[in-house]
Amino acid sequence: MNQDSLRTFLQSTGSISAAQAADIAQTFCPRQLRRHELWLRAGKVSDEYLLLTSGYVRSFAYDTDGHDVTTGFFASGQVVLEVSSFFMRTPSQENFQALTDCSGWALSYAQLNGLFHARPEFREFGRGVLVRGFAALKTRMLEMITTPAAARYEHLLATHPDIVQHAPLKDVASYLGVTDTSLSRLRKAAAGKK
Amino acid sequence: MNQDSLRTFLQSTGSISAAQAADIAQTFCPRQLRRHELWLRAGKVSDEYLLLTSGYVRSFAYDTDGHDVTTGFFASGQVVLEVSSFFMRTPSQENFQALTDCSGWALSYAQLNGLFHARPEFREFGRGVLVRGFAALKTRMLEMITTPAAARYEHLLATHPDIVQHAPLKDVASYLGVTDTSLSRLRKAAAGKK
DNA sequence: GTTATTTCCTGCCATTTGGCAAGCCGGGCG
DNA sequence: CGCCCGGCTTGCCAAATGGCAGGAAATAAC
Repeated sequence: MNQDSLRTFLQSTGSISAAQAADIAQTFCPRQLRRHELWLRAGKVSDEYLLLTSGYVRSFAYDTDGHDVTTGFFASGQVVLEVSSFFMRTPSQENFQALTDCSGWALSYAQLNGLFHARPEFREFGRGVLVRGFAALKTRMLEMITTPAAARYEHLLATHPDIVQHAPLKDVASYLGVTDTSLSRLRKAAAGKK
Repeated sequence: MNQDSLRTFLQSTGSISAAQAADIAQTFCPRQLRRHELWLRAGKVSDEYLLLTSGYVRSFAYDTDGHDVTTGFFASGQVVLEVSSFFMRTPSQENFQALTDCSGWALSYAQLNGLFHARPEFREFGRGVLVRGFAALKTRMLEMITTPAAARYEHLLATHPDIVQHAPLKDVASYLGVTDTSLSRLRKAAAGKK
């Protein structure tokens, strides 16, 4: 398994040089997931920091009525991580599942802290991942409140068409905060006006 | 102005000793806000990391129709911060405004980085702030999707009664993702069933 | 003290969304 | 080939929510 994509990933933010990236990459372990495989089960403490290089993952939880609710999608080039469980060492409230066959590079909590301690550049990288994730979540939150469901769907389709393509409709629906029934109607309306 | 509350704050997570807290506290500057005063205006880059020791602050943005939407509330004991703008040095999309007279302790971006560099324990503290903020946002996000508006209001009332008390109804309403009209009805229904 | 202004409640009606159930369609399998 | 099953769509109706407007009450301004 070749580390090119991992190294590219590490250098993507600009805070890590090629030489450093090659070095840091040694600590990561290759990781494969098969379609439908559970990567993290709710109730467990997450101990894997995963850089996804191919495939799609979704995170989900159950609402008070027991309905499966998608909380996030992850595509290649992203870090798959339940921040709260991983960093606070608390049981995860969410499940993570592979939507397609996946591959990536993994790090344990101990390994990550080791790198953080030994390599200030990697610490910068880690902070960037956290901050960007935070920013993305805030943007999505704001969207949830300010824009109607139809616009949220249009936006998702425009920015992440691959996700809509690889995830079942019901998952996209619950991610958008509507039922699959409503999303189906929204799609119909969108197609009609086009 | 006395630094007791600041020191207590720094020690609250357990990663900073009393002596270190006293030392670190020297870098902070006292900061006052008057009711209705704007702390950060949308479009500006945030350069202030603010530990709030008294008072209430709210953050808000405008939706596509120009409506004022509350994105968050901050009470004493919390860090008032627009993560994305502060750490990524980008213009803020949100405004921050004091709901009441406030006081706290502030740090510039440069000062914060100085402390991060010089003091590993403070770095831990900072990561904790970020991670807890992230976790809180995720919880809120999940709530937005999984629980009805009435339950969200009940929950806010149960966990942060002080916020409901100090913020005008319309701000609470937009924070919950409903209109002030709807919130007014929800309150009536809640009162009736009690 | 009086006048403006803001905040909040309420009624009426339009729109959106959900729940349910039936139907359609395409893939896997005997 | 024919069957079954899961994913998606659609129609019908009920419930939740929004928009608007009027009015009461509290607050601020003069």
